[in-house]
Amino acid sequence: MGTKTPKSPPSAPPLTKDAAEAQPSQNGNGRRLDTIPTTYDPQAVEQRIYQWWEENSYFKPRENPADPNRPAFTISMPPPNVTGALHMGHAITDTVEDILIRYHRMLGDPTLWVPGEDHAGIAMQAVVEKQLNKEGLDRHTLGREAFIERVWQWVAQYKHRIQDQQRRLGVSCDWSRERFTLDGGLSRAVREVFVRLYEEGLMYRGERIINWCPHDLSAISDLEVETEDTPGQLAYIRYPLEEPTTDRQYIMVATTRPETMLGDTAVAVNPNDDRYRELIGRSLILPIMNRRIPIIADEAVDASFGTGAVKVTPAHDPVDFEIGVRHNLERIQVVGFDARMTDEAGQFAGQDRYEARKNVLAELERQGALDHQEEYTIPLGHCERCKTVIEPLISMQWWVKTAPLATPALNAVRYGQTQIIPARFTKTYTDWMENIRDWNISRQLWWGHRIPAWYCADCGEITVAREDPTACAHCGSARIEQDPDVLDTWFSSALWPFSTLGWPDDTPDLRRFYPTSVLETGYDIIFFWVARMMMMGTHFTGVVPFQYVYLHGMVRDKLGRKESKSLGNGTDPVQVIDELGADALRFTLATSSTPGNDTKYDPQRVVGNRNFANKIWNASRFVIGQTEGIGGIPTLAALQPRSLADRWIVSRFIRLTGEVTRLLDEFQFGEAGRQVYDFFWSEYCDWYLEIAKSQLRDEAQRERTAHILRTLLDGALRLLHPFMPFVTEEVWQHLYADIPADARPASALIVASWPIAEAATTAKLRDAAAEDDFALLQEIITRIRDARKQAGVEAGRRIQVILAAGAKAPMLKKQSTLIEQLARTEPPTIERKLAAKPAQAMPLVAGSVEIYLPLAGLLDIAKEIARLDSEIAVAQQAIARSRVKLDNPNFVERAKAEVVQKERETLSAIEDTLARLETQRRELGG
RNA sequence: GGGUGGUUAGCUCAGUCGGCAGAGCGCGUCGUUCACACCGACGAGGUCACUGGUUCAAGUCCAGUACCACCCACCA
Repeated sequence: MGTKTPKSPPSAPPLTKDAAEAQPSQNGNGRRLDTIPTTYDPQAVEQRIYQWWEENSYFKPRENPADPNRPAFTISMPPPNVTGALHMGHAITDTVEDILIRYHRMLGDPTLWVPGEDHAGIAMQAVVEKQLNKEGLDRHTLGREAFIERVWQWVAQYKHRIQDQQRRLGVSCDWSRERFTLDGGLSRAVREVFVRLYEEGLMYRGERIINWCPHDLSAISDLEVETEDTPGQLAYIRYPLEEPTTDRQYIMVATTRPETMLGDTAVAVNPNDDRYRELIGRSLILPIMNRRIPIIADEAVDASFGTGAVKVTPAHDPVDFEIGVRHNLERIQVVGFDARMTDEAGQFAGQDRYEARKNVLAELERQGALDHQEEYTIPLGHCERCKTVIEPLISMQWWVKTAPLATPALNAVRYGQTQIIPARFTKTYTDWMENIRDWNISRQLWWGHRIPAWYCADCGEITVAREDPTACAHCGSARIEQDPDVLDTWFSSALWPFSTLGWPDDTPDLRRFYPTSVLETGYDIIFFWVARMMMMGTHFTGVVPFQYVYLHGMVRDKLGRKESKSLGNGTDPVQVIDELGADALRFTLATSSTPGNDTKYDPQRVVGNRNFANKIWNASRFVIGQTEGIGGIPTLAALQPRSLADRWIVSRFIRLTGEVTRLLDEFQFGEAGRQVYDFFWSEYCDWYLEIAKSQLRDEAQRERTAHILRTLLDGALRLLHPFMPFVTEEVWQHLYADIPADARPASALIVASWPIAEAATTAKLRDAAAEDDFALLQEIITRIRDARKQAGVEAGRRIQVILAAGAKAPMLKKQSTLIEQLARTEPPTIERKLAAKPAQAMPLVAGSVEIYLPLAGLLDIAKEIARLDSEIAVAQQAIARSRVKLDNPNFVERAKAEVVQKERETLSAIEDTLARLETQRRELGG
């Protein structure tokens, strides 16, 4: 296998303590097994191994001397919030990314995984404010600077918590390149981007209706609003005409927010609505306020909905705001930023918005203007963070003009420069991009990147600059003041793939590792993050920021609910790791779902995978113990499989390696993991290891068998390493403990080579015949075991067995000791054809092989007849099905030749089986 | 209103070129043997949600229905 050593010599491999101290015995009978614990203890291994990896700089990218121009493999880690603790969402993210990283590292790619954290604007500020409240303080008494200082203290304190948790999971990222969205370098990138967007006219300041969170006291973007259908009332209100006629005294409008009617400045109807056409241009008297408001015509009104007339409140509704712009309507703000009514609300001033709603309705009722109310489901916007009902308000904010940025980002995906996996999310992405709306990036907070815009008190102009200005760029006045707001936390996240590599400077890292290879994250942040990185990346670097976007699903609880603090249904990954080990958790997360699909977290599965880690441990313990003294771990190509079992297992491993490699390249982690699991447990352990026991006892086979055991263990550890890094590394170090350091293919499994290159050059070891023959042998053994059980043969008793094996007789004769051993029989009698059928024998059929178990005394003839009859029936059905196909000329003509051929073979095999069953049946009489 | 995903064994889920349905857990029975009881052996258990279509052949492709999730959307 490939040879690679780290630049600096690694420290001593971290063997399990007892084992490291144990001396290999001189007689070559193996390491004293009693010195290695019989149960794998992740707690004793994981943290020590992780530290060892880190000390030896294995997580840093390493150039491949043989291939200096080899493309790098890079992932930018989605930066978790510093406020947060690790949850299952992080755990699946970290696991999938670490699998990719470890796989590519083993492939020999220069591999970089950039970690970091997000400053998490609102979330972080809220945490610290809450803390201040406990101390009887608030941020305003502290002041801006002191408050920010305070937040930095928290950051320093909590940053390491999440990192330590990630270490527990085994993430092999390059901590020396760790970044924080608010650190110096990244802030410079943010500033650069802001200024350039402003200079390019892609950034503007403007008054719009924004989503205001009255709890967090900030604007939030559309994406941060969660709409939820809420039961409520729709109030129908009559607005009297200023000059009523006999047939029309009023126009009726409907609203779900009656308190906003105090700010109405018009009523709008569709220009083509015959019912109202004549009223357009006339005036209404707004009830309560007694304000004269016009009836206007606007296309935005749907004549077929409700009364066809809409009250227009430009200050409190986005649609109304647009109508107001078109018709030059006054904007009267009646609800304030604290969700209380303003002075404009007259008698309701100072009331909470919901209190005012009640009171307005009562007043309308009193005045006879309230026609009626009906039950109505209202799509209500809530702040995604604090769940407060959003109040649409007018505010002056900074906006990014997104359409020009979206086009290249859209095309990049359309034309495949960036590929989204699974592909169905491409539509989600493109639909959003095609209908993108401008992005409100200012937040009325203190914690974050302060907006680099200064307003001049003299000329009123705005100065936007890379360096803090001392004077207005327009008039030179020194009376300038910086915008108090900060940027949306996603603004800096949008720059993550390149800002972390040193942009805007042209750094070696940026050249070597950008664009990145895979962006891996949950599908829930396609818009928040992925789309925005695509826009910023393509715009500022001229290339797509990543080649692939791989999206994983959400981890849900057993009932399929999203994890949430209020439900208390979250599982702490660190606790699971403490209990069952990181490998078990990782393997579970990697194999519990398919790409892009949600997964229900089932603790039972983690237990099962903990058991798998233990299985690896014990099988390895056995192999190492049994083969020590034989020494050496040959390459795959140097193996000399001889016995059927040898040829079978080697062939299977080579095929497995190809499959697993293909699956990982296709991002099919679950299937890849399951395949190695099945190979290791069901084939390597359950069959080959058992057979190897006897081969090892045979001096003639001992060395060859030991080599196969060791080489395939090595290979399986390599294939498993990306999934279960800890147990595999620990075992691998044990496996190589008796090999001098300079004779090892690598100093550690984490930097050992992926076995694919070797598997590719060992085609000669692919052995389909061995796989077929071994399958037959397995079937024979299983049939005998089953029959013993059915007949109630004691477990320890050896029974006789006679096989009529036809063409397979010579092959099976060579395997007779395996049958003896694994099916617990006397040395079997194996003939091509039997001269006479054994009397008083239980008859069985495995493929084309007849099996007879002379079990005089234990035989229940009636039961055997019933069993044979049922097997005959099954065979006949199968034959009938097969004949229907083969008798169908369409099938024979149209199906692929190989399928037809296979069907013919199947038919003849079943017919063969049937014939044997029928013979056996006749012999039993009845 | 538009879109996406799911529906396969008691439970949780695989099934990637259409070619006779798989795993883990759970369940039942048995455990001679010097890796592992966090184990081994054997077994039971399925109308692949429903309807129609394409095809020689459908869990798999197409259309529709039902139910369950989720995403997007300025109908007052």
